[in-house]
Amino acid sequence: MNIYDIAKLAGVSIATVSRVVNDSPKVSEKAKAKVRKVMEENNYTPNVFARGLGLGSMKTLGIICPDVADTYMAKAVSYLEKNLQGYGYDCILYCSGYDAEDKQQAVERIMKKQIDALILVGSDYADDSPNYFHCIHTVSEQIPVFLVNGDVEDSNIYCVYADDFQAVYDVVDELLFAGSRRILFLTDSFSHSAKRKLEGYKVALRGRGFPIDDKLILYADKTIFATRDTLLRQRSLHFDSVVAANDSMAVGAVKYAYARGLKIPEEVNVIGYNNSELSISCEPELTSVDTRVEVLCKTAIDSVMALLSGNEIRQKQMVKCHLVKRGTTNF
Amino acid sequence: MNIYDIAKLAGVSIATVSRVVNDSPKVSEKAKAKVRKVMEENNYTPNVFARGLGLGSMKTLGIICPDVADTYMAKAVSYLEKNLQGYGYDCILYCSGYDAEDKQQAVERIMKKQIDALILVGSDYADDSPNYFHCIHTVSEQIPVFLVNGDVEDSNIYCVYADDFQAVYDVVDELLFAGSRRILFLTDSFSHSAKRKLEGYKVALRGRGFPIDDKLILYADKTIFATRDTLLRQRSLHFDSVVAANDSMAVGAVKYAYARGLKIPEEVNVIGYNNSELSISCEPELTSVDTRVEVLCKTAIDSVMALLSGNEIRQKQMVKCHLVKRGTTNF
DNA sequence: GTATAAAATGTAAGAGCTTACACAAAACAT
DNA sequence: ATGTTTTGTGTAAGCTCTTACATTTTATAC
Repeated sequence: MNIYDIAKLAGVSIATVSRVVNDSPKVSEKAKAKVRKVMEENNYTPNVFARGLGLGSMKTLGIICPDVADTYMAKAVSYLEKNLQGYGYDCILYCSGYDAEDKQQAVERIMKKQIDALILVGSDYADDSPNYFHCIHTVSEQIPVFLVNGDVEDSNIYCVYADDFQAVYDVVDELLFAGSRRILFLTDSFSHSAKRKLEGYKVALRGRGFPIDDKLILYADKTIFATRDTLLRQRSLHFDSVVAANDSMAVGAVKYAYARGLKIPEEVNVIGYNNSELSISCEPELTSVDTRVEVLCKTAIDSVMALLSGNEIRQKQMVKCHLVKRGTTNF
Repeated sequence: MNIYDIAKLAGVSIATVSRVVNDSPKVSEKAKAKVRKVMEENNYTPNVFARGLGLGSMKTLGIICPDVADTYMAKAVSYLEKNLQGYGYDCILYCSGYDAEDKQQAVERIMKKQIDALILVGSDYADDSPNYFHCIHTVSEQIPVFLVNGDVEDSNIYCVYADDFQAVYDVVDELLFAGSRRILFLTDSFSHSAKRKLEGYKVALRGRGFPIDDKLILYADKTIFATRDTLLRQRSLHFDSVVAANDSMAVGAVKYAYARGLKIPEEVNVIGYNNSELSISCEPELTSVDTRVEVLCKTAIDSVMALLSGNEIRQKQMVKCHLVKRGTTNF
């Protein structure tokens, strides 16, 4: 069942059928109705490939994220997909893994799909290879490229990210104000976002005239147990607060406190990041920074749609975070 | 840059170029090398639409899941996507929502994309509309339809699911053996999988000659707090074990125990389901049923690939679960 | 060196749509 | 009633590939 069949059955030309399909204004109501009826009756769906060929686009966006199994990215992908539907766009999803080389491969592969725009979720560039960067840049000359919670210095690649600097700054400042003196900063990566957080940490300390102790900046694997164990191994490390770059690591810190018999929040404050379900599952419940994924994603969608309509947008956009206070802090 | 340009540059016909692209055996090594070189140099990528038109397929699968933000589905989608890559298939992802009508719409929309097969993740049919069922059935006459952790009575629709019956049966039996007498079954849905679990619960009780108390079968919303609050509201309900249909609800039960001052596992045993990150984040850590999503997904992939190659497979497949014992139980 | 088979290549006809352009019909002005 | 717009419709070319079939080239047998 193709456009010719419909045309024949409706007694019109294929051009008219095509116009009806594309909702062109220059078709008489009569013809429109007739064609629609025939299409309905025969359950006709225009072939996407042929349409794509003719139109040069299939209304499809590419989404690449390192791992949808990660709660944060899953949330983002979910939001993006659901809301892109409203604009008539579909999403091809690739899970690239975290490796720069794999990310690059994913980009190259997805580009063969004639997508209209590319959205990179949680892809940071700080630690990525120049090759990868070059690859993305090349893509950005063909279609809009947008980073959700990423950051690049490239006038052609657009991004939105959480104001991690301010979020951590505020938290650390508040901790200091509340009397905390040895604040541990816990992270798993060297991404732009991690750097922003670390910067917030440092500036807040300096702001109140406290020195920065490098031993209090700790890297570990991003799992609850790995974090706990890393902390347990730091025999001589003392701290009265933990600011983690994500909730898993924060829960790891909570587990550490259990293991050491430290009271939370009396002896240790713990602050998580992302405000995921983890933050309410542990005990006490985690105080956590909410990066407002929905706002990030909404910004992304609006921006990409703007770009696709040929409008200009700001290259970088930032979204304020929001601290959700719960039981692991006493301020 | 299209196939004609490449053909001209390589000094061959478009047919030869096409054959090289499709790795046809009937091209001389010499020609193959020449064409490949030209393609490389010019960074040529065949147009998917045109290929799709010619081949009638673009090596794309559709994946529909109610919500990728759900850890369980996210895990599944992640696994599916990553492993499908190896077969040269890409995935179009739709997040349908849980409503039967929305699911149906998602199916109808995704079917316009000329996908080669449809994978439904976590879509159960027990509570779904006949309309939806009919819709899926129609689709299954055109392309393979496969349910991951779903179940249907339709010889044309294939599925794989966890052996929830046995898993719950075993757990309940073990609890009874360990002396538990009032086991609460906690679920949020009436899905096939929920029914299988409930059946396991009932059969295990009967198996040891205990009566089934309907008050001990409780429905609540699938969030930690909703579950906790629902339990708190059941003033006169007594139980010494909780078997939950997912980890969120199990954590809700743990929170309930905190609120009531009940010791876990001394006064209440709690068993979760899915063995998600939640199960290790709470305290004590949850004993939880692992449904082995990777095995489910691997089965799905193998099956769909078999179907796409025209092979026959069993309509239903089942995967054994695995109980991970942790701190919330004392057996 | 010819006949025959096998391998490589090319030609041309689709695949199903969009759309510029040409043309016809209807609407409007005079 | 005639000429001029406006509106609706159709024709045909084009989008980029695949592939059956025809043709040429090369290899193999005798």
